[in-house]
Amino acid sequence: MSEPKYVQIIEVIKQRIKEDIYLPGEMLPNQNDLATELGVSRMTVKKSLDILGKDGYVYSKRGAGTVVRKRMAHKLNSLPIGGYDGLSKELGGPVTSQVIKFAIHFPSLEVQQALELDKNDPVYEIRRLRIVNGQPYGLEHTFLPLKIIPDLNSDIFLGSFYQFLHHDRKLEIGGAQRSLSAEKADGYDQKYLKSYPTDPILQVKQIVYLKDGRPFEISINRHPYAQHHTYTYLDVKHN
Amino acid sequence: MSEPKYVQIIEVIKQRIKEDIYLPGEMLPNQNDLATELGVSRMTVKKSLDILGKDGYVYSKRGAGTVVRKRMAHKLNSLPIGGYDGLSKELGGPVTSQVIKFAIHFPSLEVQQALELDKNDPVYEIRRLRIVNGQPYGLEHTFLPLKIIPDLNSDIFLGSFYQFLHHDRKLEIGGAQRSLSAEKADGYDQKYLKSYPTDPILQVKQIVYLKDGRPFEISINRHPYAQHHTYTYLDVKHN
DNA sequence: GAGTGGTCTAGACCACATA
DNA sequence: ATGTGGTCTAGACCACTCC
Repeated sequence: MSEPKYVQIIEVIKQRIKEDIYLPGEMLPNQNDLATELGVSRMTVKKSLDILGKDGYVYSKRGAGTVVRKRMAHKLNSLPIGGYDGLSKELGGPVTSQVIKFAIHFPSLEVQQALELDKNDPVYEIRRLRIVNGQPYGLEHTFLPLKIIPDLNSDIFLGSFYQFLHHDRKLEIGGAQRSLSAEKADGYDQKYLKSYPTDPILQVKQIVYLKDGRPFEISINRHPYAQHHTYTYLDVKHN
Repeated sequence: MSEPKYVQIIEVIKQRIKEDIYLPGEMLPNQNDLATELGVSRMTVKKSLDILGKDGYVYSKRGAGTVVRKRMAHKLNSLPIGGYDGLSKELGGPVTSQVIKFAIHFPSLEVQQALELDKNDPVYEIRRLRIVNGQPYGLEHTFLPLKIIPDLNSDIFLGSFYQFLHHDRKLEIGGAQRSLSAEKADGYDQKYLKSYPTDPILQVKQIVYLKDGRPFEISINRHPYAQHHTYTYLDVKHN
């Protein structure tokens, strides 16, 4: 089957916003009219508008209507795709990778707990440097359980790992828990990110979950101060 | 009227998880049974479970059931309440504040754009130091438009500003856009956060929106390296 | 008062997981 | 084959905004 109706409607409305059919700060048609026009029930339209709201495209006011957001949710990497594939588009150039380490071993205690593994469940360990426009963009340190994705080889990590996941392994990402902090540059950072010892490093530690709830990756990603990276996300109240 | 049913159900289920009636890793009753037991329709139960999913309490698998998450979403300040009121509970001690600056003036260009203001719309500017357990916790730099919240005085900022908003002014927060980065310690940081010049600072810049979509605050919050603060949030795919 | 979005229902059908 | 959650409907009633 094709995609559910509410997803199709999300795409239609996004498109109309992009084409300035619905203008920022202006009202959308009301839910009943949209439902009639799109040939679905009002509840389905509402579901679409709710998701568009959570993604920062519109907001709805009871008694008034639904409005296109003025200051759009650009520069967002709130996508639960793990890496920074969302950001890469805005950086102009493509992301290339240099695999520094590709190993297999038993997990440390932290990795065991994060990935809900037994101490005898082996994991892959990958370190790779991400490069954009010839500049070091981030240093990734990733652990993956063989239980979930066996038969990896280092070549996979030269391209987009998340694309490989989706198309080759049919694994779908459900979300992630991210912890951000400011750190001092260590030896790795100085070597690969070309950071000075006094440069602050933005660290993003994430545990990524599949749609079925299994934790499937823990990674620690460090970003250099040089290009003054910011990590932006939307936090919209659920209702 | 009281709260909507789906909110009440969320509270019931949260309570049952807390009381180990529903155990981590175990299945909840199916949606039909829950609906019957709670005296609502299945759609309403589903709405509650969806929100619990987005908040990290449970996850649902089509064809299988709904499971309580094993590694709970603790240590989360993903709440769109603006400040770090969510975190304060876990730090043991209460949060106190020292108001460093309370002023009123016309907005800079950045503030104008963030808050969708005209250059003649005045704003409050507040700088305050947040202290937890006698240690500097964060340095806040906040701008608020008089258009939305007039008649402020500096005493309000000694307590919980967001509580004041909700109870005294009936303003409801709808969400926020946050940008995190790692910065070098400047003069303010060294003076108030007792940071060394080489300490990295975790900076959180946020634009907070009301439920009706109006931007209502921009603030830049800086956190010292000393207690190694991490900023954690959940990023769950919308569906 | 008229129009809007928010909640809720009772039921239907479908996609998927598990056995 | 059975049971589960996901989608969708047509309609109802309510809360709210704005004129």
